[in-house]
Amino acid sequence: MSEHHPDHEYRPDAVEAKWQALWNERHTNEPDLDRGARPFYNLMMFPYPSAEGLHVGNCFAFTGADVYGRFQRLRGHTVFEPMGFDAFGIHSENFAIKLGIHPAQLIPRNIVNFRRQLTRLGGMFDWRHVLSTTDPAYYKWTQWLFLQLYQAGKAYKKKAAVNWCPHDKTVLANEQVINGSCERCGTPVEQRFLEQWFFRITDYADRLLANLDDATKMDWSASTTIAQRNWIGKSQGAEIEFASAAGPIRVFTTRPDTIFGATFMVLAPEHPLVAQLTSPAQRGAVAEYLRATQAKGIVARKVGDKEKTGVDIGGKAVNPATGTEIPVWIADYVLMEYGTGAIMAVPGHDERDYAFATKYRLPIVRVLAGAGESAETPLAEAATDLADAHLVNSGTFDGRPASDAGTAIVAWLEGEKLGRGMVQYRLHDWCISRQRYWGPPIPIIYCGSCGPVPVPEKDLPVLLPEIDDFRPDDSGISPLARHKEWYEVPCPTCGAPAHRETDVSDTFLDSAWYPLRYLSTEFDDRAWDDARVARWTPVASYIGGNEHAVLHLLYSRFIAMVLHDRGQLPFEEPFRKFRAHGHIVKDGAKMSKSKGNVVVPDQYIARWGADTFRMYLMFLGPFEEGGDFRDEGMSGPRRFLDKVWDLVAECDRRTLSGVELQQAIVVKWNQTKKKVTEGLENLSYNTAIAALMELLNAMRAVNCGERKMVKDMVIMLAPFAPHFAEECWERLGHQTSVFDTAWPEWDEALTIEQTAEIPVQVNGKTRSRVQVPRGASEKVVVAAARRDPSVTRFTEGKDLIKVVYVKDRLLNLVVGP
RNA sequence: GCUGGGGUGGCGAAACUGGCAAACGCAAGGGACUUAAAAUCCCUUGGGCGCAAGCCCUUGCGGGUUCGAUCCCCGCCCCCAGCACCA
Repeated sequence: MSEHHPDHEYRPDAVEAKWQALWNERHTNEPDLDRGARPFYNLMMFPYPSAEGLHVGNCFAFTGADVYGRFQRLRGHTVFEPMGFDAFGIHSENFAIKLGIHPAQLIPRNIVNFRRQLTRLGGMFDWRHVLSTTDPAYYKWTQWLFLQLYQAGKAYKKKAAVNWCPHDKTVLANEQVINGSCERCGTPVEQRFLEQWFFRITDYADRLLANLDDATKMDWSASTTIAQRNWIGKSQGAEIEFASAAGPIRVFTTRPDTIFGATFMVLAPEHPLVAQLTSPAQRGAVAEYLRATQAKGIVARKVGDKEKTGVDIGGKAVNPATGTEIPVWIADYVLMEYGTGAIMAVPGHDERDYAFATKYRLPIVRVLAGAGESAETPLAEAATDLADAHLVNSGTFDGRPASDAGTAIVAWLEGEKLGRGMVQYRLHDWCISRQRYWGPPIPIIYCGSCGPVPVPEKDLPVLLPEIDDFRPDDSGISPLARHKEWYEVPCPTCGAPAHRETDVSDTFLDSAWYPLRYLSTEFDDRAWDDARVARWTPVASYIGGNEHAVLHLLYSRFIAMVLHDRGQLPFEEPFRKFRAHGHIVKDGAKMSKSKGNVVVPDQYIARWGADTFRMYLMFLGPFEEGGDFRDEGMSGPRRFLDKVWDLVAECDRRTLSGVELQQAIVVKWNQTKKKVTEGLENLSYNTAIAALMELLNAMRAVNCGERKMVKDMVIMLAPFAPHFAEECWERLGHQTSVFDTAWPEWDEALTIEQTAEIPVQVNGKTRSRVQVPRGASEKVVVAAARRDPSVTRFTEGKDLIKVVYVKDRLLNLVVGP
């Protein structure tokens, strides 16, 4: 069909090099942030620049986001698509330790490599606004941000448990603890208590929750909002006082209706009243249990086997409902950080309490009875899911439905001053302290007389000193403490000898505000520029992995809220639209270094070209679900591009004559424009590409090379294959970038076929199809069906019971036997 | 255990949230072109029965609702991801 002249062949390497150079030269990807019309902030989660470089999973995510940005640009927006590097953190630090290279040397090297790969991939990145969180010009403002929270009263210090590896003698992040042991050496982890900085994110729990349902502020993937809702974990319940020799013990419960069944009480081992309530006889056993708990470590305690352990501390408490004395125990399944750190145990109706009561032979009382049960029906297990339950063994509340007994009991307890309704959240305050080296030092100075003093703004950044021995050691404090000349400073307030905070902040603080900095990288006198922020935020589209559904996305929202309340930001929700992308799997498993199935993009780009690689990634499965990466898949999209290349070469040489032919393809053409546009809007990239392939096939089938259609094809291909489209656009005789042209419009009336092919079913089974004019009446279609022998064969001599006709869709004749 | 997402040809997948199951692509087979191979082009390709027109079966399994179910309901099984004693 097409004659192949060597100089007319599609050569991706040449085309891509040419256009990358031209984009650079013409500043194609650098929007005017102060004047551009219809601003559209197209954001993707910035990568951690690992030594291995980009892998195809990153390419998939970035390409999908880039396709969306390019599409928005073609629809007339000024699109800002920045890229940066999330380069601080334990990840980088551990890798640097492993290689024996200082992270300050390693990271810039990795960034150079990442930037090369990202450019090669053909992203529409505005590199004028690149940032790295490790750059003092960036973390100066991360430290400033900490001070904003400090001034707002949202930062505080308290003692908290950390994971401690006694072998490596270092603090571990929760994710470095695998099944209760250190991920590196396998030694069981212990818990230690250190003073740490926290942010009061729990103050915002209700707003963080409420905005999730506010469609005017947030249009997010449902999976992400659900994950956030669960993470915040709001529980409605009651706080109830149980009297004891050491004063009232408060418990939190979501099931006040079961209070008459509370036969014992359990305190967290760390509960402040434990010592007072311990009877002399039990002191030894209690001390032993507390030792064992501490040795377990915080993660081990939560993750380890679920076998419940505990000790009777000998003290007594009074159940306020029954007035009876009940024993008080401690057990590590009760957590100090949730509720009040104490529970009323209702073994009859709670699985954990039941297991505990059975093991330690504590009394079990039934206080709820389901249908057909009475107060005496024996319990073989905890009855937690009774349908239509009513109260039994519950004094004056007997017989009340469990569904409303809770409120009644809380009201009664409130009247007696023994309790009140209460809301609890699973969400904890955000611990931002890291006893590590590779992060922004927390800008606080401790003075013997002034206490903690924030570093004055003029002294920011507190530079992270370049030290060789950056490894954590057995002191349990950051390596920074070992550097006298850095550590010892005069107090900014009184000038007396003082010392710096030695913890660095969590990487999630770096990433909680980076979208603001992208807009403002050229200003070194402010964290962000208000005019720019007003113009470009909230972010129009944010695309990233759902592994950040809770931490990063929740912290970013929290930071925005605090700043909004201080009048420093015009919005409280930073991301107008968020979509979670899927993940690339290889041979049925998620790509990971440990499985050894990580694929790097370079070889594929070298062999097929970036455009084919991009097309393949977008075609292999739905963007929001991901898919399986297979080398063989690459040839399909490449063949498609080759054919489009030829079509462009032969444009105008193949013109259609014949009205019918023209009409047949015109409908397809309009349908394709509609499908591709909607596909891009919904991130259904795989079906959008399929639609383009269909149009190409249809055009080739009738030997059509209409210029208008070829033009549209090239424009619609541009988001996926940008260099290729630019080259084709130029070959079609245009002097400007294809991205400065307008997205094709379609005529809705022309997306509809003139005739409809109606499947004719008999009793639900398709027996034939009839051609009728579009919009034909039931009468016409039935008549046509009646003339069709392959239909009449099944209807002959039978009673027609019912006719189901869906216009232009289907006819179903229901006949008797 | 809980939450979310899945299970459709040899493979990746599609299907207007009830209306022709398998679009598009890969792989495979056959043919054309070629000295040959590659590339390209044309045809076939869910399974079964049949010379054939055609018929029967088929969306993880078992039930249900419906004229009609990949889609809705009930009960299971399996895979992936996240959370994990939250009272």
